[in-house]
Order: sequence, then structure tokens, then C-alpha cells
Amino acid sequence: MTKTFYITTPIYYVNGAPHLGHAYTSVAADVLARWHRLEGHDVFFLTGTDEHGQKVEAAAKLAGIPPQEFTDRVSDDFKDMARVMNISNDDFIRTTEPRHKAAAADIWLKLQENGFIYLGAYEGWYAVRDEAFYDEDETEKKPDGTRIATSSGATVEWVVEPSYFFKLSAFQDKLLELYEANPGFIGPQAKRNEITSFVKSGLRDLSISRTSFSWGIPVPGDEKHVMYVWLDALVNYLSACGYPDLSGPRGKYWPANVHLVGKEIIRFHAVIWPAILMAANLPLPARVFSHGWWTVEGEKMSKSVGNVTDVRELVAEFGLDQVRYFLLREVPFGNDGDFSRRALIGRINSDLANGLGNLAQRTLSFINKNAGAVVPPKGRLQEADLVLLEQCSQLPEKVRGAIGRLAFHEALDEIWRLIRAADGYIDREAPWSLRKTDTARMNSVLYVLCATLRSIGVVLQPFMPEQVGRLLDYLGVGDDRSLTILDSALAEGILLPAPAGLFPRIVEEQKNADR
RNA sequence: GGCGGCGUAGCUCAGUGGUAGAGCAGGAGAAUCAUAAUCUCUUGGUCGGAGGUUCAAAUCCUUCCGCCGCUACCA
Repeated sequence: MTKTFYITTPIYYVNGAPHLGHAYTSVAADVLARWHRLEGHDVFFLTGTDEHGQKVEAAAKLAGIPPQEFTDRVSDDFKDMARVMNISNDDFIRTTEPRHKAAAADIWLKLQENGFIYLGAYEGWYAVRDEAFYDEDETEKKPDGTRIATSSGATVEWVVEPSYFFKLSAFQDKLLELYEANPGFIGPQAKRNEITSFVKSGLRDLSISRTSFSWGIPVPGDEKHVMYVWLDALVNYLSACGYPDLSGPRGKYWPANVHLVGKEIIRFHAVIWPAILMAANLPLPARVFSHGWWTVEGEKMSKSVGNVTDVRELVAEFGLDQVRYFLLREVPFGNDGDFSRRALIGRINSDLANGLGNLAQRTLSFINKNAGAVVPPKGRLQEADLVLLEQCSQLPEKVRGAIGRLAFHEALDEIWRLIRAADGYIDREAPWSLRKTDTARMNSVLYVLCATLRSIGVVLQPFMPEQVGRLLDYLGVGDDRSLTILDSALAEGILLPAPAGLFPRIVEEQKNADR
């Protein structure tokens, strides 16, 4: 039976437009999904949008349209971003879809049946004007004794509203056991420590319904309440598998292998979500991995600064694969990073244009001009050839290891090590000299270079599907481009098309800095 | 305040007890197949400060300085 691999991005909240951060999560998940497909696994890759809650209700009101129309619009924008980024998701779930509402209602009933839901009261500082609750430290007392919300200035009052609660406190020990028994459950390590100490500090029950607004999934049996958005949202990972009927075609994918999330929502995925699943007697995902945030030119992305970056503009200017490469190469996955034009251009020029692109071009165009435009005959290999080919044969395992740890930057670093080795090889062997003295040897060298480029291309496909696809075309690689083709030697004599540059060098116009 | 992390070459970082490393940037040379890309050599660091343990410390301990994260329900 084929191994299944289920990977998710968070469902993106539709109260704002998609930006660089969303694209980052999706690209990382896409690389994982594509890698596992190369491995021959049965992959299910899910993304989508989270569309309920007070903020969405408010945003729709501001836009002057009904919430459903609003969410349709923003959800389409996220779909468009996925298309532009060449994200290979197998499904796109929306929490306003009937299949999801049914799943969420069923989970609620399961939690209730199992005795983990009770009716209590949610208390807090409520601003009628904002229709929102505030924490005490988000409010301040005015001289006349009334209390206002610091951010909006609206008067707040202490409100007690009935609310259903989830007995999260019952799962404290079980969660700690989970983290203990599965060190890889939360990644990276630093987040695991944070979450562990958070859980150790004591868990309170979680308010999971609201009566103060209505844009949500109704609580089964008590329709004055709508479900708390996070309970609603987390269930999406099950909804897409066909839950509550896990005997259907998608049921085999649950539990998920990886939930990729931004660091701001790790807690919901590493604490609340497993607790809910435990309470519903469902199997737990294998791993929750959180990545960092991007600043842009050293500054935090924010609407007020006006630097919220729509990745689609970057793609239009620099190319899709270039942006995908940068996102995963520049920063160790899990860390924060900075996105700057200068760093992006530096990566494109030194790694892609001068590195991979130039290696491919100098090899392929030489073959095109001097070796009959076919994969040259291998001939008798020498020590230097075998050394390089040995590095090729080790590459998939090295990349597999790095990707298994979600260390995308290390995977790319391994690949570039081989690119540099191949550049050294071509210089030392100098096929341009051999052309005049020993064409058999020249052919051997070119053959080894083709084989090297094939290895590099195959493992690089998940990162840069488009340009690397072209590279494999230029190398005459057929339809099967999975990792298994690297187990067989490259066939000689295949006709090769005329190559063209893969990654154009970026030349920035000199902005006359000197006055 | 409590818990945790970080501070290593101009930049981004690797390196957890045994002669300071990589990539990029800088310098010199070589080569000319190639997107003037490539290759070789090379400049550059009192490993945040101070003290301690040890035959030996970037690596362990103490303390100080600086930066950052977490410290729950509104993503």
C-alpha cells in the first residue's frame, strides 16, 4: 500500500488580503507536498480560508456587503495567490462550506457526548460600540470613573454572557505526556519549550461559544450561540478528509503528517487542537511545525507603515521560482527573516544566475555546439568523474534528510554544494580544451555533467517547479521525473533541444547615490 | 517579575571541551565553454564583557551588559 502524506497550511483568515506571510507558509507546504509526490507517496495537500468570526462580520459591514459575499471575494483572492505561486494544493476548503459546517457540528456533539462541554458564563469588558470584548489591560479608567477601551475609546462595561466551555483543563497531563513521548510533535525546538512551559503553568477551560455576534456556525441544539472561531477553524483539517465519515476516499489521510503554521498560532495547533482530538477520540497529527515572520526592508509589515507586501508583485518583477527560492533559502525555516530587494537580488544573481543557471548553460550550450546536441557517450570514466557521480548519488538522501527536518535551507545548501563541485570539475577537466585533443574524454566529461544536472534538477523540482522543469526538458528527461529515475544511469544519445537561460541576471539601474 | 533563547569575519549564519569555519562581499592570479558567469589563492574575528572549572573553553559554571520570544480565549 502506498504511504500517504497529508500536509496542511492554516486556513487563512479572510479579514485581510493575502500577503508575503501567507505565501511563505503555502510555498513551504507546497515544497513538502511536491517532495513527497516525487517520493511516490500518496499526497493530500490542503489549504483554504477561515471565514467566520466577529472580525469578518465587521469587515463585511465596513465594506457594505453581506458577509458571505465578502468572504467569497477575499477567498477568491487567496485562491488567486495560490495560483500565482504555483501551489499544488489538492483541495481548498472554506469554513462556510456545508461539508465543513457538518463536520464542526459533529465534533461539537462528540465533545458534548464525551462530557467535555458545559454551559458557563463568559465575563469581560465589553464595548457595545465595538461589539467586542477587551482584556483589562486593553482598557483604562477615566477620571470620571468610567472605563474605556484604549484602542477605540469606546466605553466598556463588565458583561457576563452565557457561554459553552471546553474542558481543556482535563488535558494538561495528557498533553505533556504527548510532548514527552513525541519530541517531534512540536517544532522547532524553541517552540516546543515554550508550549511545554505554557501547559505546565496550568490550563484553564476554554470558552467555545459566543452570543455577541452571529457570523459563525450555530451551536447544535442552542442556536443562540455560534461556535468560537478557533474551534470552527481547527476542524477544517478533518472536514477535508470527509469527517465525520472517515471511511470515504479521503479518510485514509487522517491523521495529518504535518500542520504547518505561523508562530502566532502554534498554541492553537499544539495545545487546543490535540486536546479537542483527544476529547473526540480521534487520532492526533504527527507534527505541528511553526515558522517565523518576515520583516520587509528591516521593518515589520503593517498597514500603517504601508509595507504589507503582496507577493504577486514580487513574482511579476523577479519571477516566481526566484521568489520561492529566496523564501526558503534565505532563512532557516522556523526563524524570523528579513525580506529586502538587495538580499533577493543577491540570491538571484549569485545562486541562480551565476550558480545553477550558468552551470546549466555552459554545459548545455557546449553540448549543443560541440557534441552533436545529444547526451554524449559516457566512455571510460576516470577518478574525478566517479567522485562527482558519487556526490550525485548521495544527494537525494541528503535532501531527504533535510526536508524531513523541515530544514529547507539546508536542503538547498546541499544542492548548491554539488553545483559548486560541478563548476570546479568543469574548470579542471576543461572540455573546451579536450575538444581539440581528445573528444572521447570531452564526451565523458559532458556526460558526467549532464548526469549531475539531472540529479540536481530532479531534487530541485519541488522548490522551483517551472524553471527546473525547463532544465529537465533541456536534459531530455522524459515524463517520469520522480526520484527513482536517479537509480538508473543517464541514457546516452538522447537528442537535446537548444538551451536558453534559466535565470536571467538582475541588473539594477544605478540609482545615483552621489548627489 | 517568572521561564526560555540569542550575542562568532563587513553581512547572513554553522560550529557544545582538543590547532577558529561556510556562503556572500573585498583583494590577487588563472581560464575563456558560459547569463563578464567560473576556478584557485587570499585579506579579515582578543568567538558581547569579566571571573571561574580544566592539561585544554566559542563550547561547561558564575556574573554583568545588550537584543528577542513566551507568560491563554478578540488568530
